[in-house]
Amino acid sequence: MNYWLMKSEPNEFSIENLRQNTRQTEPWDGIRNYQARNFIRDDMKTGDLAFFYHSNCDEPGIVGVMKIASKPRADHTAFDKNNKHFDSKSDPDKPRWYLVDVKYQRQFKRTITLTELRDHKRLKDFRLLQKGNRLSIMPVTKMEWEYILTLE
DNA sequence: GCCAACGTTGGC
DNA sequence: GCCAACGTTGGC
Repeated sequence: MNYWLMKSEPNEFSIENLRQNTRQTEPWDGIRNYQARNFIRDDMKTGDLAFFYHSNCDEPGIVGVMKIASKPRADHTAFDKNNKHFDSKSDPDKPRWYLVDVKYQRQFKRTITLTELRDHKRLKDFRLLQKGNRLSIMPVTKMEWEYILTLE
């Protein structure tokens, strides 16, 4: 079982949106970065857990936990001309982009902010905190996962 | 809104 | 294969 961190801009899709969704499940579409794609396609397994991270907002940070709720499959939004994530180079017979379903688990009582995470020596190797990091999906080690949970 | 730090594209 | 130009991410 693997642990992940997945970023989303809350004004696009927030943890509240996921929680209020009728099935509390949503396809995590629109990933258009090869490194992130490879994590989804090659390493994500049903039952893996992921931190929900709010980016590009007033208070960037980790806001809760979700579960990977499907196997990786083709990101259909790449095939839809009217979708903002349309990519003419993704062929339904040989998809370039992938997604998984995510299911809401719980929302933290508070946001564990990016600023705060930077203060912890134990997290100095955490990928999220590395300079220039822009990955929207990244692995989290078991140690990091368990340590971050104690911060809530 | 600014801009550093990337990733991608395309000419050569 | 190199690399300049361009686009995007995302914190501040």
